[in-house]
Amino acid sequence: MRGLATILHADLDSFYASVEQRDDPRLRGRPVVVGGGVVLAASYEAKAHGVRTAMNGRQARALCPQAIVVPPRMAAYSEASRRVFALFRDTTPEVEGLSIDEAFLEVGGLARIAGTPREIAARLRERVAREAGLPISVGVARTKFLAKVASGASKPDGLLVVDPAREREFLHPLPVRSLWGVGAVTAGRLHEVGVRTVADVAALGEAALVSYLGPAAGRHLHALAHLRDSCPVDTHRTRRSIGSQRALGRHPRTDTELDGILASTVDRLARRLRAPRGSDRDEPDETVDIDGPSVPRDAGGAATGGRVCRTVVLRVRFGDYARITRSHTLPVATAHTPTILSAARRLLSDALPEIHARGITLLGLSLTNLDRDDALQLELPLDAHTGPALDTALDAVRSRFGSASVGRASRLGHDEGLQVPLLPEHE
DNA sequence: TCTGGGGTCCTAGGACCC
DNA sequence: TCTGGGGTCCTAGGACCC
Repeated sequence: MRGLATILHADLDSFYASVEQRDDPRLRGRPVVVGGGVVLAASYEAKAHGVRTAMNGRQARALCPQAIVVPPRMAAYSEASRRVFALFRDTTPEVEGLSIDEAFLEVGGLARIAGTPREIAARLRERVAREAGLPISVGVARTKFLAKVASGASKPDGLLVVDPAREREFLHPLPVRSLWGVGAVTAGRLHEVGVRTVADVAALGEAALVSYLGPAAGRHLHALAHLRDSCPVDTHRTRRSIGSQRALGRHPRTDTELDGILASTVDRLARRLRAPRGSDRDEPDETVDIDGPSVPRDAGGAATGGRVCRTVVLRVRFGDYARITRSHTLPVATAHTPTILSAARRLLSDALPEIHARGITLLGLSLTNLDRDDALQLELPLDAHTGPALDTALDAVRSRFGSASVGRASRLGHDEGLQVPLLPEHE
């Protein structure tokens, strides 16, 4: 006895393309490609012609000239994702989001109220179709990895339950690429030693795998091939980094242009950093609401628990498409735009000689070493930074948080207003 | 295959400390 | 003066995923 199949992997099919077909009836039943330069998503009608995600747009049009190409609408996809995730959480509180369009759900313990995992999965698929208007595939298995492989095998618009007694016959014939963590490079390395299927990996022995692939990857693959994957569904995963990048094409850029791109990137990222968690993917919203009669409407009175970062990473791709990263770790974590910008500027100016010599085709920035901000942030419109509006809002904060002292206000981004840290009570 | 954008995790070397 | 081992942090790069 090795346990029951109680983990669902739910994965929306061709997510962006399905949202487009849902919202525009003329696209239904027809090949749809989202994204112009590069394929971000392709409907199943387009996939039938060989179009794949991440494929270059020109190649996609050659394969499927009748495809309808639509620009991405990220806001619509985020909204669709929120609706689907609400259905996930209505199914079970134990939801682990993996990306905008997929999640694991633990449904063990729901048997008496909700039925078998197969029944729960079937009902979830119906609800997502009816209430969100989107096709979704669900795999059910004893482990997360097998559930994910199962949902992939069931696509499109499918449901597949892996019987715990038949896991080996399900998994072992599959190619090594189906193992989590095996991409082009690792598959190539395995092919060199004659390993092509999961069964071949299982026959290999952990020591051999470790010698080919290193300790972490070797042990990981050995465990997966032997059906061991004990990671439980993790409801509390938090984001480790946020980033933004821009492809720049091939023509030369002036230093001033690069600095402008860097500054707008920092501004966007710092805003996301300060935004309440929950406005961003599936993390719980921890906004502390201090709205009340004592806070005037135009003071925008809500204190939000944002995040801070400590490490700033600059990403550059040169004219020959080789990539580098340069990073700097700050002495204290911050979400302060000017602090992050000056660190980013130092990194960029150190990289400029090489950029001048080799050209640049991409500029990006990541903020990592994230932590939650200890101090609550009170955000006010800029015109309320002095005078009665601010005093009223600060009074509301003091009465709400007792003796917590209110720190000095500082400006946020261009038009966002003020950030007022609430310092922990002195002991 | 002439090239998007957003992420995660692992490895390895050097600095520094005990 | 030379030497050992262990641990943490920072930086850079790479593989992989959707």
